[in-house]
Amino acid sequence: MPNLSDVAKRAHVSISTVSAVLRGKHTTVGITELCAMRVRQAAQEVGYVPNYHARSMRLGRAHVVGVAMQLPGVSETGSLYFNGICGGVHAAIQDEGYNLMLIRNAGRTGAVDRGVMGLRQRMLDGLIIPGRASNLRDGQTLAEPDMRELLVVVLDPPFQTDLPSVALDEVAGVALAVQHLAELGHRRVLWLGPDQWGDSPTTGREQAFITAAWDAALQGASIRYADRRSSDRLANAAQAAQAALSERLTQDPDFTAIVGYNDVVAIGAMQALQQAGLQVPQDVSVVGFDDGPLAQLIAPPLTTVSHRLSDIGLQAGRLVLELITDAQARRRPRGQRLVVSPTLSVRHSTGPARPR
Amino acid sequence: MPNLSDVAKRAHVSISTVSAVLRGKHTTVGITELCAMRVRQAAQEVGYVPNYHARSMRLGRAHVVGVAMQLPGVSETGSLYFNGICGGVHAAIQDEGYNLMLIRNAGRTGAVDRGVMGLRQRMLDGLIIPGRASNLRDGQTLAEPDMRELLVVVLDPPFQTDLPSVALDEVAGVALAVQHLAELGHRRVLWLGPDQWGDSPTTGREQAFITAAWDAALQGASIRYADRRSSDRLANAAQAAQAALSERLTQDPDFTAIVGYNDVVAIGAMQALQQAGLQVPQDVSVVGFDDGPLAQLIAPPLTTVSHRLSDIGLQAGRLVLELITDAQARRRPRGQRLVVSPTLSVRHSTGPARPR
DNA sequence: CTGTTAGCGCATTCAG
DNA sequence: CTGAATGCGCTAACAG
Repeated sequence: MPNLSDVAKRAHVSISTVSAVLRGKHTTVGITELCAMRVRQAAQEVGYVPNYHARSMRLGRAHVVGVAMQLPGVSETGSLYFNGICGGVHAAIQDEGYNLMLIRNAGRTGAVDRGVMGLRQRMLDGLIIPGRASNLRDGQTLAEPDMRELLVVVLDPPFQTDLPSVALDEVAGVALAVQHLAELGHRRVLWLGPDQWGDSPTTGREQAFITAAWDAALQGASIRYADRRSSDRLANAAQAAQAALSERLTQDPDFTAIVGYNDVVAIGAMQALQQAGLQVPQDVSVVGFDDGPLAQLIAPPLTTVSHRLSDIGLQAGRLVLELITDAQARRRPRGQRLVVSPTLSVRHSTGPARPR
Repeated sequence: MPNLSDVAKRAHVSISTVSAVLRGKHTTVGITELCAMRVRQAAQEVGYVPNYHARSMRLGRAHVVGVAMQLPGVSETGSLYFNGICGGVHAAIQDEGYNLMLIRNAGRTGAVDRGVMGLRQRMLDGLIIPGRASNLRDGQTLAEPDMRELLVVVLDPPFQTDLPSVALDEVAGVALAVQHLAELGHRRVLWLGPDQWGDSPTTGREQAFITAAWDAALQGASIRYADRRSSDRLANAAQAAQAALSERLTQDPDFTAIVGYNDVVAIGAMQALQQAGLQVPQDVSVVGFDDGPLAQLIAPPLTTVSHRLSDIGLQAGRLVLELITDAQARRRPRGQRLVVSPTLSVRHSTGPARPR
């Protein structure tokens, strides 16, 4: 592999001249255009490519951002989630010449810890941690003192944190769904979701739903099913939801609409309704949450809150870049939080409330 | 950030001693265990972490493998595909201390070209290219002379190549499906798939199907629909397949089983059949290809050929590692090809052929 | 058994 | 306007 000195020899100039020309600094320093041409020519001829490591060492910058992903086995929900996030992050950093490293859990070492290790080694300039997906409780290293020096951004942090973060406005998303149903004349709505996530007694999403329903003067109830990490396999989650709702449907339904914790739950709900001989959306409207690929594929196509994962990733990527380049930004108040607003994808699983 | 010299000072030894101890070479060189302890202690105290770039420069190894992914927009099929692949690759390389870099297309530069760039810069030790997903035709750089020096492994190459590759045994997969149907007594089978992929007049998968059917003494026909990259959105692909089959179903069906190009196509087929009043699997059996998350979720659960993406990734990762570490392996006959055997996930979309 | 020395390839300062 | 000199942090060969 040719280096600067090879190019210099071939162009009959010194190494620093080559460096200056190739970095485009020749105008500032004042190098003959003729000479610059010769240098470029020579570089071309020997097939010169700058050595990444030497460059990074000198510049003190890796030009790499890591995304930590804790995937227990072959997760299906995870695939979609991470690809959305990574797409956004990449879109944000590619133009600045940054690259994306995937940090996964390996053996007993969690993805977060591995990411922090990468940061310490200076292999990474910044690290993005999806709060929900990467098991933060395993991230021992996050608590260590020198963390203040390290650049970490958390996505959808499931708890209070000092770290800068980007989150989906879950409250706004749920409100969108509730408002949509209210406008369609629904008065009694059902929540269908897992009983807990992590250690909160109920999901934040459900809390948001209840509040939104309350504010819209809707009545209703919640069906909560046990979610022992089963949500990892889509089919299991759908079945859990379906079973939970089916049980309820042995009585007459006292609601005209259902909001599901996510798309998969909503699909399970639709299956339960159909089994009970109820039509969607004529008898009962169903709203999902996530706007994954399933939403469009299912019959009828699902009305669902769009997560805009790639927007979250994009914001996170931009934030990391800003924090890397702008030393000042680092000193800003801890715990700065960016919020991304969701949208509602209205499709055919919702319709006017059936008059009772 | 502390460096070797800081540790050396604190331990009152020389830099090379510290290096030797920390690399575990102290026994070979012959360093007092007492001294080694002191060094480790000192390293701990100052919070020493080796600098990745300096190390890599010296060692001439990046300890990073790239995976090129060409994703047009937000691809849904791609998500599953790449996560499967990346999971396998990561599993193969993590134990050897290698990391995984995601190389996406950026602007007008394809993922493959960016990956090759990374290789040249020595940012990457090896590159894995999913042949089908990353638009190899855009990979101009792959043809350049110095490519022989660069370490590239192609997954499922859609054409003949000199590059080492790992591929799913598509022929075996299709044969599995055909054999399964033959055993169930089916005599007339239908192929449903896109009309072309890249520039071959029909997909290799279809060719394999026809041959397998021929060998099993089955009769049948092919329905080919136009696939203008529409397969990128699952819903579109499903609809194209559904439409194509529905048209055929205006006549009486002259088959008792359908094999779809992939799961999504199979799902489209099931929808078309159901609309035509045909039951799956009582009237017609349906087999898919991919074993994606949809296969289990749909009703009835789909019998499908399991791609084992993560196995492909695993093999590819191992191959890359072998090629990196074993210089000899590099000189092996060009175009070495590893093959991964698929399996058939038998579920409920297939049953005995309806007697006619 | 330990310390000194010599680069790896690059960017930059400072003389010429 | 150009080139020689310096050091980033690390490893490995070689003296001491």
